[in-house]
Amino acid sequence: MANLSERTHPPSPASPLLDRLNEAQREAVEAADGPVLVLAGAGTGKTRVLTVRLAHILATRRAAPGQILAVTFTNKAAREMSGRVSSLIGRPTEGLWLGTFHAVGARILRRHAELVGLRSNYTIIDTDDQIRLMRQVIEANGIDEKRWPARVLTAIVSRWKDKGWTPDRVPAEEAGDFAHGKGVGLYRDYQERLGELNAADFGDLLLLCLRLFLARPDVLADYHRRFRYILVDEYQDTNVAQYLWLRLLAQGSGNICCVGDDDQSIYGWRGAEVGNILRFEDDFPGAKVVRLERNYRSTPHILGAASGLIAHNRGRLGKTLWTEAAGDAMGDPVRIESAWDEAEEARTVGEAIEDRQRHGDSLDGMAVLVRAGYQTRAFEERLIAIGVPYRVIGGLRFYERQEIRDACAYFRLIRQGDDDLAFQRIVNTPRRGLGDKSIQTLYAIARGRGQSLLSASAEVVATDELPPRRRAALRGFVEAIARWRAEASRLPPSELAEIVLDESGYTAMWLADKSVQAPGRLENLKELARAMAEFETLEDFLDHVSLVMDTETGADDDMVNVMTLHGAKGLEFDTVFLPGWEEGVFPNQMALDDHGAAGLEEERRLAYVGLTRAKKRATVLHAANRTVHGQWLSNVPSRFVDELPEEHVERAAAAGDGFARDDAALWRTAMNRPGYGGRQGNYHRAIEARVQRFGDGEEVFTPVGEGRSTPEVGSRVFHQKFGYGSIRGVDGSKLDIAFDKAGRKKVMADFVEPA
DNA sequence: CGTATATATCTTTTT
DNA sequence: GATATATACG
Repeated sequence: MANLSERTHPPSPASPLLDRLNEAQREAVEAADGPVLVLAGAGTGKTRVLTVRLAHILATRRAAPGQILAVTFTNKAAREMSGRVSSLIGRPTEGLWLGTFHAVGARILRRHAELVGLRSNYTIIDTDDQIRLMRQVIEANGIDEKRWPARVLTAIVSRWKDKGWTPDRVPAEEAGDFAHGKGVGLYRDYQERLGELNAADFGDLLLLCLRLFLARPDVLADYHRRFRYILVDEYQDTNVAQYLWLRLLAQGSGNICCVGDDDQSIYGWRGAEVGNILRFEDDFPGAKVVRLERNYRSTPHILGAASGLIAHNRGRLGKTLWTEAAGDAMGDPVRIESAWDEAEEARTVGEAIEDRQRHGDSLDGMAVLVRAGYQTRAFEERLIAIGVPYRVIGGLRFYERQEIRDACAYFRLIRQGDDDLAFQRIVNTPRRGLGDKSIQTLYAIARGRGQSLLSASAEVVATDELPPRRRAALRGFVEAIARWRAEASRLPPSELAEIVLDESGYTAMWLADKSVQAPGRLENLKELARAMAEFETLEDFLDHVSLVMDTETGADDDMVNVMTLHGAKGLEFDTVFLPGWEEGVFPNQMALDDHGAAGLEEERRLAYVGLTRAKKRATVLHAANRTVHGQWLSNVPSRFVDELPEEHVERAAAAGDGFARDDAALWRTAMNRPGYGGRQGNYHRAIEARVQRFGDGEEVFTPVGEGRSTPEVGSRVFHQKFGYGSIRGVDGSKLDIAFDKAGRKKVMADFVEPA
């Protein structure tokens, strides 16, 4: 492997790797040793610097692949880096420690699980299982889960973990008012349960690493010797736990290079601290700071629009992006289009896409970037209607599909019998006659004996604690798991999967299901088995599924890309469509409510990220009306639209969005006045205000299900299922109705409409 | 126990 | 409008 003594030799001066770099980029690449911070504006060749730097370290024999740690934020970025490095060095990047923070953390943890109270076959649980487990903990504490929802506490605990706080480290004043201050205790119980299940959640993958490094300096020293060079992508998005993790690891060689852009920090809601980037020089004394300001991606018009927008933010490090082109090469101004509703918005985009196609543009080079997942729907419908192929990136991840989670629960339980969450998921899927009652009994027995559900089951089948029929069903299940576990040791994962899915009756369950989704689910299960063929062990596969695998739909085909703005970070397209630039949608109302001015700035950075994805053309759109949760809302154009400098934009002829521009401005003032502030509830009030404003009069705006006329005893109503009837009593939002055909029922007022 | 119907909640963004 | 959970009934 690499001869370390070569580090003392000067690197070969004329490496062809450096040829295509500008001066600043080269500086960032060549400063291999010591701490380096690269402040890289959008489109300035950030990824190039990172990949060339990595290749350069290898080419100059400073380190062997196994001595380099490269962490990214997303799997997409990791794949991208891996691909580009291997094409630079002309061979696969074997041995490199390259992956997301979480994937690398999981890998480290597998090797030392015993030192932090886990076994090396521990299970990584996802958000859904986190919430399930938290719900059980909350209920076990006699707290009403409806008043204090598990999903809320799970989110709070995740933020605590982002900050590196274990239960004993949560500051008293941060303990919060969840269940009257019981949050921290619940957090502690939750961790205890995780330990019993031999499981870790996403946050633990970092937190337990920290605990490991602090408790075992010898282990840390080992990694210090191992990692001679550390590279970090998207440094502005690291949270405190990740920052501490990096700092501990970097103490060894001191060779750490972080690349980031404070203007693209868009994960504050997930605990990211822009402060990390601002503090870099304090944390790593003598750090070299390199700024990349020359943009190679976008036309002057696009760059001008984006720069003008982001200039509205305070508290930036401040960069001035520039590009060489000018004059005729200004490109097209950013186009702004108004639409009546989301359908028209989608139609406008669809037509523009077809227009570009006629100009010979590839679909791959076009993207629709939305603020939130639900917005993709209108575009999907439209693109299907006009027959334009598209892919939705990052919508529902592969692992989040029901059938995949079920299948994986089987594998999890086979590998690791303490995984009660997996047990509960599949013990009665497909139906085996083990319903809620049986599971409750079983759960009580298991908890009483301090056992996992599976091992308790193995014993219970020999007793009369369950009625005979249930006992037999449970025995069948327990024996099957034991059988599969025996097979797991001698069969490759994909063959095991076939056996398990077949013998369990899981495949048969979907074959018998005649819903429209069933064939798709079976197809996904096949896809799962195919994917498994690439793995040697069940363990590797399950890690891959929960940490890496996402829906990679036909990367080779020429398709329009539809994705969220968050998902688009790090990508670029010739033509970018940015729909939904409306107050409340973008900037998102919840972001404003929960985080005020800081939330607004993060939204603006998101808008900046969106615009700077475009190389040649960008179109911003806003609709006057939109359905959210099946309810019509009227929206005013986003303030971001007005913040785009006039000289870089071009407004499409007014399509009649129903808004005078000063009307829009008036609206924003009204919605942002102090009395309107506050925390929760503002969102709904804002929505109500918007509904009311246009709710009367014009029929288009009449909100569905929003009874203009209050229900009165005696009035006639219509119900989707029960048909016509008359109201006999009103109790708040509940109505007592005598239906003509269905008889007397209590129904929520939302479910009926005036007849 | 399973099924069908009724209601609640969801939609911010991801590992 | 879609999906998870709650409830009633068979």
